[in-house]
Amino acid sequence: MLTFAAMNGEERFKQIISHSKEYGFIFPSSEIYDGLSAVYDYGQYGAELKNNLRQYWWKSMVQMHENIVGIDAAIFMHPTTWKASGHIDAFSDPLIDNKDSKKRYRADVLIEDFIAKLEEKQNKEVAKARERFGESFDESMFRSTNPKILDSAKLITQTEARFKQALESGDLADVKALILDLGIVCPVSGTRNWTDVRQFNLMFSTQLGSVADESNTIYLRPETAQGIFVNFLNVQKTGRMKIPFGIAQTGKAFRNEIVARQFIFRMREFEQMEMQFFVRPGTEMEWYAYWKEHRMEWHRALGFPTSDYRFHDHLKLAHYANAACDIEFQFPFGFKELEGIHSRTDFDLKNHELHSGKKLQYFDPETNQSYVPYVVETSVGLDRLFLAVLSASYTEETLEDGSSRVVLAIPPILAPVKACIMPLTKKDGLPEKSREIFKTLSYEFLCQYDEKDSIGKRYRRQDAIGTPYCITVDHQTLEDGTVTIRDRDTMEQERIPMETLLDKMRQRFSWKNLLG
RNA sequence: GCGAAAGUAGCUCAGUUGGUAGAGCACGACCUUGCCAAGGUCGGGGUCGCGAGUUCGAAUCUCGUCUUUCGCUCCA
Repeated sequence: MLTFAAMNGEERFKQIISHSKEYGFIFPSSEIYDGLSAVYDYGQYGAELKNNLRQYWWKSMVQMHENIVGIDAAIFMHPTTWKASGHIDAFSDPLIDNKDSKKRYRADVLIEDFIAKLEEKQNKEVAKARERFGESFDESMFRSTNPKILDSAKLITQTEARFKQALESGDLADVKALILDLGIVCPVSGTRNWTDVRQFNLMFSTQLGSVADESNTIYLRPETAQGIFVNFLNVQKTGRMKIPFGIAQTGKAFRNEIVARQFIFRMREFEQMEMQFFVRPGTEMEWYAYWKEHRMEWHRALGFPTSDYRFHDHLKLAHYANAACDIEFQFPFGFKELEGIHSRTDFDLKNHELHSGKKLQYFDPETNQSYVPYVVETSVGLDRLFLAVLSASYTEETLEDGSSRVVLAIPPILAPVKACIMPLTKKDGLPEKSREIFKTLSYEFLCQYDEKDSIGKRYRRQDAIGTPYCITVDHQTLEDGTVTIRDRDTMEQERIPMETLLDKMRQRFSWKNLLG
């Protein structure tokens, strides 16, 4: 059998996917109905791990920074929000595929290119005529009388009108008909073998209230950032925040991705952990550099190989940014974006000022000036972080006796279950004693109790879900009050008095280990 | 959306030229045992992704469809 270490990325990825399913980390959504494309549910252990990762982020951002506070904005937002943010214009395209070349085009671009070609032809006609008539050539007269140009101009006007009408009424069939009528061919294959036109709006829409009226259309937020921007003044004023300060938020966002793939890496419903840091204009690059380093350190504190992380600086910047980079992680399928750090300038706040008519400015007592702050954003995909931790912790070990074990070497504080308490046998009062310990520990830590199967088997079961400690109760426990505590990573056992157990666990499962 | 591959028990997979579905592991009960995947006995669990078609008869052949993985395309 192929060992995990010897597998290629794709095989390792598959292994991790089945492990997550088999051990209750992640299930396909609505699986009994064949699942739903690119939507997944977190199972009993997945939910714990995800919660712990979210806590790790929240504690490090909000709890450990006196100038960062957290909010929880609604998923529904006023529709104008998305006009201001640019999502309504930038997130919607009519697309069409050529069946022969398999190339995909934006229908509007195809039609615009066609019109541009017609105009080019007209200009050639005009240029030819100018040569012929010389000095006396009257271009506007020529254009308004030449039958070729008149036809072409008429076609352009008709095409533009028809296209505009089709888009506005959402008549995509007519957009296709228009492309066919115009005889537009694929630049690659040269054929007219087109698929239907489909409108890809990356934002999900729904109706507020019961009336399906256009004006009631609202969107499921495609990013959590806007919930922070619209609350900028609320938080600044009520929290008496002084620049520089940050607002953090975790929550679901929704994007109707054309291609949503790679397990939980790109989902249609996903969770972001974002922090928007408001700074004085002109200082944004310092803060950008600060957060870039700070966020990288946060990831590296998890203890996985440093070589699994790298920066990817954006050369082509989005419309709102003046600097941007990704922290990439080496997933089984290659280096991919895990977190984005963007210097968003004052783009968002300015646009919200514009669309809302409300001033979104900060009076800086140090400079005695009012200004729209600049923003440096850090944005992690929680699901991607989850996948990163899962794939980095999954290991298969071959033991000295030749047997093998699967271990999720999750940082202890993040592990779904912290300890499993097991009686060595099911008799002689050992289960009762174990349950007693289980109850005591459960006030502070998520624990399990297991008395089924041999002790070795129970250890392996806990290894597979990443439980750092196994606490075994044996006959000696009844005599002298000691238990053995077995470590997930070293497999070593230590016999300790029950009284020190809680302290030991508090130490091992302290957030300080990660945040310090 | 296109192309390729795949879908049979919780997981990994067998299943011959079409003839009423199997293994290992896992799961449950009991017996034996007691510190790193022990053994035994018994048991639960699948309308073979779904829907049509061909056939006396379909997990198997044909078509459609859904889902997943990979590639293309796209990516604030």
